[in-house]
Amino acid sequence: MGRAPCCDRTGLKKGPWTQEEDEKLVAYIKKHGQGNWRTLPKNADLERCGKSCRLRWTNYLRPDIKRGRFSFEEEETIIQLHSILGNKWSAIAARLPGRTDNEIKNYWNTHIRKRLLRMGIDPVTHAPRLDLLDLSSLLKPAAYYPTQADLDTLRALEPLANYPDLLRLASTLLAAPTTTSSQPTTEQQMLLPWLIQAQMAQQVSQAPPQHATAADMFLQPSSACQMPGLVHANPAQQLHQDHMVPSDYGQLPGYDNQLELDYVPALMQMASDTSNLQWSSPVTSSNNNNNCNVGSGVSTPSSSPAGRVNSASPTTFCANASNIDAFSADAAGLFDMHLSDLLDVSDYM
DNA sequence: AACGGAACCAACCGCTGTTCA
DNA sequence: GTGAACAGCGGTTGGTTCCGT
Repeated sequence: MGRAPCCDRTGLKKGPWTQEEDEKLVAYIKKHGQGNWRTLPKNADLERCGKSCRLRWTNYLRPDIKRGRFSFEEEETIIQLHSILGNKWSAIAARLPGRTDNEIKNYWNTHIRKRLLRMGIDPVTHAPRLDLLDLSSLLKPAAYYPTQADLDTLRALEPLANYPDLLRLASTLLAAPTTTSSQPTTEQQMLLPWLIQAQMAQQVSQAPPQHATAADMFLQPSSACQMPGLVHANPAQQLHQDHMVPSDYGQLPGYDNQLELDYVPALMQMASDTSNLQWSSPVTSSNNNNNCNVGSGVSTPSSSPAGRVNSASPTTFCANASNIDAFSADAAGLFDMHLSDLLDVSDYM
């Protein structure tokens, strides 16, 4: 192996193709077909290497290439296929007639990838990412000084870590762009304090000292300082200060000292009312494939080159678009998938 | 109008897998 | 069995265009 690049020979032209070169290449292939790319340049009187000719033909000159912007359906298909196949651009292109792998790859990197990131979705795993949501920047806290009420809240919310779906959804909804302005939607206003508290509870739950409760951890100043993503424990107040919440908004859920975990189904109901979300049970959320998950939902492919099967914990919520805005339509396109019905990808599994 | 940064995309690079002498 | 030739793939580059200041 380790063969020298075919364009290293002197005298071969590189860079953009001229119209004359294109015409020569097209005329030759029309007459002789796609044959030996190595001998083609010489036979077609082109000062190019065969590899360059092949790329030019397959990516640009081929008559069946569809040019122009990607349609919404094409974009959705790319996202769905990428969630299963990963960066297998040629495999994705094979299922999008008229589109080349290079074109899809470019479109992914310049459009889709950025949009997913903006939505708080990891473009590699297709899973919403809490760590991409910079809550501290939203709230601009000066420091975190937990009050006794905060600690009580944390104690009550610690079991929320058992609701990863809830956390992901809240994160996604909060990361969503609002339709007309930078002002958060009412749903976002309600979700934000919930997510903050749940996120804190999850962090505590994921890496607690052996015998420390969540609240105990926050009693340690050094621990509090080291917790990533910690924000002021009263986001409602902070939101109010930042003019993100109307002054008459009232008491936000989660800041009642008598907070109970039955807020969780209430939040699920709220989210469901907002976007027809369907929840998997918290008990089975990380493994359950029965709901809208592997085979019929978003998968989380490995970024490794081989075997893009669902190895990581999959995203386990999905949505049906109905009375939702542009973001929600996008999200629904991402999450409401029935790939097994549409595509035969078994050869890549 | 001029400039600079961002966005876009065609083309290149380097690697892997396959074929064949 | 070996290695060169080749096709194909994914990642990256760099030139061009767009857009805001």
